[in-house]
Amino acid sequence: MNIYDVSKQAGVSIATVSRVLNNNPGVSEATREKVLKVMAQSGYQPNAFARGLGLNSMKTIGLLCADFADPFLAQAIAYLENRFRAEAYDCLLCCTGYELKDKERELALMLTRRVDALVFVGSNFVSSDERDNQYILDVAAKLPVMLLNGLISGENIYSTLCDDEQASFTATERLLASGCRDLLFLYPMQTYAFERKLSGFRRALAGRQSGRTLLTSPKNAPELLAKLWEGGARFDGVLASDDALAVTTLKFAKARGVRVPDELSIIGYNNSTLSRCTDPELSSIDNKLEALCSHLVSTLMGVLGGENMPKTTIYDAVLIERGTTRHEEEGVL
Amino acid sequence: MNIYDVSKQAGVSIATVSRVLNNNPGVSEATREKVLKVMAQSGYQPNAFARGLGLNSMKTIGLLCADFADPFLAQAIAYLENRFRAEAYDCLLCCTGYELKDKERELALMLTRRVDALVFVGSNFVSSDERDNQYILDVAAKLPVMLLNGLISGENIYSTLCDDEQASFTATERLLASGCRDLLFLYPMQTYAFERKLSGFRRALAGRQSGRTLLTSPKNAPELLAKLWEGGARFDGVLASDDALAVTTLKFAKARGVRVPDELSIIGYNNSTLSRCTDPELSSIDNKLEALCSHLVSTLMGVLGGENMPKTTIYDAVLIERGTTRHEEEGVL
DNA sequence: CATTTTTCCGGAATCGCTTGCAAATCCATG
DNA sequence: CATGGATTTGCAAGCGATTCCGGAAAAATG
Repeated sequence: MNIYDVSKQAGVSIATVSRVLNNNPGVSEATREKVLKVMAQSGYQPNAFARGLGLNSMKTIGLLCADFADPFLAQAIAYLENRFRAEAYDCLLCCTGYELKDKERELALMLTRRVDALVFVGSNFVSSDERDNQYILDVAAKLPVMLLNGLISGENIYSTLCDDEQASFTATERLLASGCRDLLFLYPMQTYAFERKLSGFRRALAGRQSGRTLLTSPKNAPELLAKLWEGGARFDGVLASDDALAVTTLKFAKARGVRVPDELSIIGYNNSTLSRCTDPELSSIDNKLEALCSHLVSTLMGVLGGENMPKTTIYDAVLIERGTTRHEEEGVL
Repeated sequence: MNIYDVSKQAGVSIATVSRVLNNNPGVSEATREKVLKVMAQSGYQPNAFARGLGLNSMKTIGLLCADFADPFLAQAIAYLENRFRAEAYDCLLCCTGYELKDKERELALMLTRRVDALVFVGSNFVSSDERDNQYILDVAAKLPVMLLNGLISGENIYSTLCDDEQASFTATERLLASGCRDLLFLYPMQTYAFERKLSGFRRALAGRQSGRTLLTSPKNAPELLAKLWEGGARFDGVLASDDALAVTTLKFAKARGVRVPDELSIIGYNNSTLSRCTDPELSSIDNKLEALCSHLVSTLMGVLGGENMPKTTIYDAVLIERGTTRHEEEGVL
């Protein structure tokens, strides 16, 4: 069943059928209804490939994400997909992994599909080493590129993120105010977002004792924390730049008999589902993921519509206090 | 840059270029290399829409899933996407929500895109009320349908699942063996998988005291559990058909001062990330998700290749014991 | 009623690729 | 060297839509 069959049954030309299909003007109400009736009766569905060929677009957005199993990223994709669907766009998903080479390879494959735009979901796509971001600049020459939780300035690149530096600063100050003396900052990799968080942590500590920092994946964290502890290092406040790391830290503390939050305060990041599964529940920084995603989609729709859109949008994050931080009143004894 | 440009630059016809592009036979090594060189130099990328139009396929699989934010489903998608990509198929995502009407609507939209096959990720797509499954039978008339964790028999429908009935039976027996007397079964909705789990629970209890069952979403669970408890009901063993429900139960127990696992044993389901975030860690039933996903993809590849494939494949689940169940030795005091 | 303007519709080109079929070229054999 | 078959190659017809452009019909105008 194609457009010719419909046109024949309705006794009109395919041009008219096409016009009806696209709600284009220049077709009388009578024939419009006649065509619509035939389409409904025959269950006709236009061929997306043919349409794509003519319009050079299939209304599809490519979503790149390092690891869909990461609850934070999955949540982001969930929000994005919802918003894109509301705008009649479909999403092509690609889990790239964390290796640069893999990312580049998968990206090339996605370009083959002629998507209308690309969304890089998660800060792990932008590195603090600028050379590693070249592949994003390159691809932006071909289609609009949206960054969620990353920032790169360049033609055709739009960044939506929250102010991680400030959030990290505030959280660190909060730890200090509640009486913590020895702070530890945990982060899983060197990407834009984590560098910013680290920077906020350092800023809050300026002029005070210097905090410790530890670069580790959630998987290796237990071992590294243990090594640190056995080496005699002590800490009474941990800012984890990822909820998974915070969970790990909490388990570490429990295993050692360190009371949380009395002897050790922990703040996580992303305010993910994980943060409500632990006991005590994790205090965590909420980076307004839904708002970020919604804004990203709106911006992209504007860009695709030819409008002039802001290149960078920064939201504020907020600290959600739960059970792994002390209240200020009881903080400094 | 299209196929004509390439053919001109290489001094051959577009038919030859196409043959090179598709690794088709009937082109001499010399011209093949000549064409490949031009393609490489010019950075030519075939137009996927045109190819799709000609072949009536763009090598794309539609993935339907009720909720990406559910860690179990997200993990499934992650596995599937990986395997499909390895087979050179892309994945179109669609988050449908749990309402039948929404599912049908989104499904129709996805069909518009002319995907090669559909994968229904999660048991929530098949209902125990057969009428509600009609939409799946209908769509299977148009393209292959794969069910992950669901079972429907019908032309062109392939089911991959694990033996939830047996797993549930085993887990229940395990609870009984460790000394539990009053069992509670929690499940969030009436779908195929949950009904099977319930059935296993009931089978293990046959001839003994009848266990309690509670149908509730994770969100409402705290309230309903509290109501139950305040009504005087007691239970010392909970089989939750979903890790999220198990987490909720654990939190409920902690809030009431009920010791886990001494006074209350809990077994979750899916062996998801959540199960390792709680304290104590959740005992949970591992349903071999990766194996299921891998098998599903292999089967689909066979189907698309015209091979005759098994319609139903059932794996065994295994109980992973962690901290919310007692060891048998210490169980019956 | 003639003329202009507007509305409505169809013919046909176009998008870029695949593929069946026929023509051309090649090589080996009698 | 002629002939047959195998190997390469090109022509051209789809695939199913969109859309420009021109003509016919209808409406508005004089």
